Amino acid sequence: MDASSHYVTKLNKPSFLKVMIDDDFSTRLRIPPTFVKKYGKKIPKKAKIEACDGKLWEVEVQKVGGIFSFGEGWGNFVQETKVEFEDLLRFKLLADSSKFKVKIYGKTCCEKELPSEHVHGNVKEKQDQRKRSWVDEVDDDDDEECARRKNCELEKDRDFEEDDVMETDSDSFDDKTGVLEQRRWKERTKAEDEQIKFNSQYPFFQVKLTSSYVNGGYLHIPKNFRKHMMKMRKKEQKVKFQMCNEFCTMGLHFINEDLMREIRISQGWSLFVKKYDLKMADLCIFEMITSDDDDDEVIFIVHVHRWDGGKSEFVKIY
DNA sequence: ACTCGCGTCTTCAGACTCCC
DNA sequence: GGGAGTCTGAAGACGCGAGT
Repeated sequence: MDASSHYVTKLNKPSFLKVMIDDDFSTRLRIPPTFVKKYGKKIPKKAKIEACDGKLWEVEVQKVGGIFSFGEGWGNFVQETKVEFEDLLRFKLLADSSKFKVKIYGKTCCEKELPSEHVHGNVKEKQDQRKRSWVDEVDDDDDEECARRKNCELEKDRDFEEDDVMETDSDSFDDKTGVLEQRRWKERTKAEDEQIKFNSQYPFFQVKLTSSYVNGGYLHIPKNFRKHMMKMRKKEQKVKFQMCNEFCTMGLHFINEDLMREIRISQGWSLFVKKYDLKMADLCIFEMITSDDDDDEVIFIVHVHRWDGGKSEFVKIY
């Protein structure tokens, strides 16, 4: 999930997500403004944070420049739970507003195990059982697979906590009407229907194949990826797709070139579709890398996932 | 009402096949 | 071998729906 995305739904047990990307995450944690706006009255000046093992930390809620943050005491929590940069934390405000329950997810997208001194008794056993249910099967190096599993895990969470989830965080967020929040929620749920978790150091985009893409001989480059294609405009307008260690050359078609209204992959695409027997509703991920030999040459590594009705999930086929 | 993104339809050009 | 007809892929135009 993007650290800057938001979503809102009906609420009775509000919660928010926070990714540890601020420089001062170890000493201070900003509470999302929209959360404060809606539930600020419920947040005590001295909040309690409860980890999954039941251990409690008391933190002071400070207001600096109109922004609410966890201040005094937050550092202890970070230190003792070994929260690291880029970890994702989920806070749920309990019904009596006495404390926040927190879950910690690491960069690998898996829920983190708390340091052993904080895990005890049945709680640890439950944690171990839960982890064994899927973590044992995960290769640590396989972030993509891990991410997919985490996605499923979060999906399960939503099954029984769907009404709880309020928003993920962005400190710059300032939606006065709530309309934006609703739209983002819609976008998010829609995206989850059609996308899978994928992490890469390279820019990438996901496309769900439609009948036009399968039969029409072209593929749209999504708008949010076009900035990465700008430099292609003045070049020979060819890119390479790599799949199964084979390369296919594709032509780019810039429609209404001056306005950059649309970019399609055209020449070679239909051949590619036939060669790999791509079908409607297949989910393709295009990872854009630059050739080692030639900085100007652009190669897309293509990953294809197909919906498996039996497993109710996308299964990687290429 | 306007803009933008995306999907579909139409047109065109090149490749291929068949027949004389 | 050359011309006519057909097929296929690429490119342009258009329409619809969602968002502003």
